[in-house]
Amino acid sequence: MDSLSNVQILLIILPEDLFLYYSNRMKAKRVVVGISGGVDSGVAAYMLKKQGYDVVGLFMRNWHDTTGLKSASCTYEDDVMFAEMVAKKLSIPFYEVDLSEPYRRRVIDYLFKEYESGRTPNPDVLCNREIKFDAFAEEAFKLDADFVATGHYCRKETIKTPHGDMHRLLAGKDPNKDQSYFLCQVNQKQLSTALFPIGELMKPQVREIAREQNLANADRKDSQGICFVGKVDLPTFLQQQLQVKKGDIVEIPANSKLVVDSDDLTRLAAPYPFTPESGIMIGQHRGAHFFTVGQRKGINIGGKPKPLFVIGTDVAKNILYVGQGQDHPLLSKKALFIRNEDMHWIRPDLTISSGEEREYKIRIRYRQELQNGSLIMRPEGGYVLFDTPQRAVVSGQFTAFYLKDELVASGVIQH
RNA sequence: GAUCCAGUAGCUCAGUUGGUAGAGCACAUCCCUUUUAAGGAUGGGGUCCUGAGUUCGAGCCUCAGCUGGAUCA
Repeated sequence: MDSLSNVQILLIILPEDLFLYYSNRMKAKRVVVGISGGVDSGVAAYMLKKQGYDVVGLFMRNWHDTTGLKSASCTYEDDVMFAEMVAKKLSIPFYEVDLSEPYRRRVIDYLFKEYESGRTPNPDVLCNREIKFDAFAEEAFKLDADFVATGHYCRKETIKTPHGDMHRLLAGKDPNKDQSYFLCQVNQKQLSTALFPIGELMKPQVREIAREQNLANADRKDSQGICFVGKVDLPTFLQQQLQVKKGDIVEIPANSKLVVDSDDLTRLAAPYPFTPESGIMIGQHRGAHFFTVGQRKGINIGGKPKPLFVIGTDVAKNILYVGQGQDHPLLSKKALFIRNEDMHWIRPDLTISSGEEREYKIRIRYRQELQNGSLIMRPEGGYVLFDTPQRAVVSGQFTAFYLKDELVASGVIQH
């Protein structure tokens, strides 16, 4: 009430530009936007500016290496250049920060460790939790930020609940671009200061706005690959730290008796107990840890009527298990398991605990269509039971649980 | 030792009544995609085991040889 009347008074007695000056000084919250050089973050910055925020652009450099990069040259120079052009166009301050040390430690090291242990990590999910909404946010707060914004296609909404204010992480309005999945590991604290200015927009609108505002990157191609690292050939990239080790490729027939014929949740979720004896040796690979379940390319064995897919890896014995055809029963699983310590509730107030279960819309990889299933909590952890079997359930990847369009929880797939 | 069958793209094979070859898989590239994957499109590839014959013309017919497999002694 008080501030409102002040504004009214100012409105009466001050010329317009002075009014703007004072109202900004008094009201405008400061937002530090992670500007990457791409359209999305550029338009995000513009939207914030338009909404009257005190906007600061901050470019983060997280990666210096080009080993294993597919597109020959490092795009860093281009990225900063575009980021700077956008900042200039929008008349916002522009800074650059180097977070490659924490990025290496908290994202890349995790990536190598996971692959080494035969799992398939999702570095971009970690990047958001550990870097953009942690290390980067800290830098932003050093610049007196009230909020940290990114160009993610997702939305945030704050509601009042019996447990206090809760921040909801909602899917981006553009169903084709929704990136809420990548934020499935952030928490309430991180959300409290987060802003997603383009979450309500469709991608074509974002481009249109960029063009209208004459942003230099309006028609720039979307970035792909691991955030900050780029499009890499994984085996090549991993060979920096992981050794090439020849091992056997074992084909498991589709009529294998390993197929689970049971309704028991534990058994449905259990990893398939592959052994060399359960199939036949059909070739050699260069390291089981370079492969991921569901993978087709790179097995390098032909002569089969249907393509071979990886259906299991055993890094201890260095054996790659493969099966023929998309319809191979062991390529899919009806259930999966998440350890208690790997369960993460974005909405703590909606947590369910041992003995409880609930239905969700679920996805186990980015851009996967939401699947129907339920989460069943038991003392040892959470079991996810899907209505229909899921292709390539990959340990190390994240399961994201949605209620309608809200991402309420996530967890690392154990198996 | 004899008989039979096979030898065609990297692999598994198809090739009609003889007219200079195809499919699946593999592989490559591109598209899609801020994870891993998947998916879509396009493409590169073949002294048709060797030699000699028949024929206007042979992957397809004849003979010999080589190599694999099976069977019989």
